[in-house]
Amino acid sequence: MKNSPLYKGSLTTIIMKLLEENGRMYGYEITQKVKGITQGELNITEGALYPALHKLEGEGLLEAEVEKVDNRLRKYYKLTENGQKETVNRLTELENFISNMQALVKQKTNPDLQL
Amino acid sequence: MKNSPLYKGSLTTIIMKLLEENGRMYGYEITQKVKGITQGELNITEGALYPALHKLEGEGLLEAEVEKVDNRLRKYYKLTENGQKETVNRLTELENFISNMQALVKQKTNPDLQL
DNA sequence: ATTTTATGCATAAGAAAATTATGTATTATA
DNA sequence: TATAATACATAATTTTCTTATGCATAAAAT
Repeated sequence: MKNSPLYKGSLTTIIMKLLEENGRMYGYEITQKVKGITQGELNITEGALYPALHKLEGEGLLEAEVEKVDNRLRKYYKLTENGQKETVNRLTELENFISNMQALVKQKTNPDLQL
Repeated sequence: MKNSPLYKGSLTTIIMKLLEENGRMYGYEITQKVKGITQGELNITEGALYPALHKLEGEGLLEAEVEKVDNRLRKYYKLTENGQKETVNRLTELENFISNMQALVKQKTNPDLQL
């Protein structure tokens, strides 16, 4: 799964889902959470994460506030009201996508096929 | 699901899986098959499909032969030996990806959360 | 009779969303 | 004292789409 091109497109939905669950999180925390949930298999790179967060903020789906913890800056994000509504839509779409992918993949191979 | 950006990256795996199942298929047939399996929800565009097929052929994972059926050209593709091996890998990776996505999405929302 | 839809392939321009490589800074660990 | 972990950010490049266009034949609809 490392370096997998497969999750392209689903990153923003993952971010929003995690924020829905946890209320507010900062970027680094999100990467660690994803790593934890997927047992280290899915690693969000910073080059993907931060632009995604900025874009969601720009779209008014997230809002941010900076805090200093242990002399280190953290930028906490949470869903806006609009972001909460949109999270529902995106999760539905993602679940739909997953079930479509499963439908495409689940079919058993044909061992009698002459290739 | 129409115009969903979510399946980015998984198209080649879908193609290879369908070829593994069906032995050989031509491009248009693949688009129809995907549409059928997903009840019209996932529509592979030609601009995505043909470059993907050409790339897989260039990588030696597919081989093609042209046939004329009903006075129309069809370009049939099938997996090479290498392609068959690689299909196993990619399907494993895709299934792994799907279960990771489910792990990320399945978590119940927290209704007691103060946002 | 003619236009639209379906079948069938292909490519080019542009957009979206990643990867990879940097850069800065602090703290903890080896 | 160097490396790893924590924490943010951006730029260059690549990958992979969408959208638009082009060509051609056959079937269906107007």
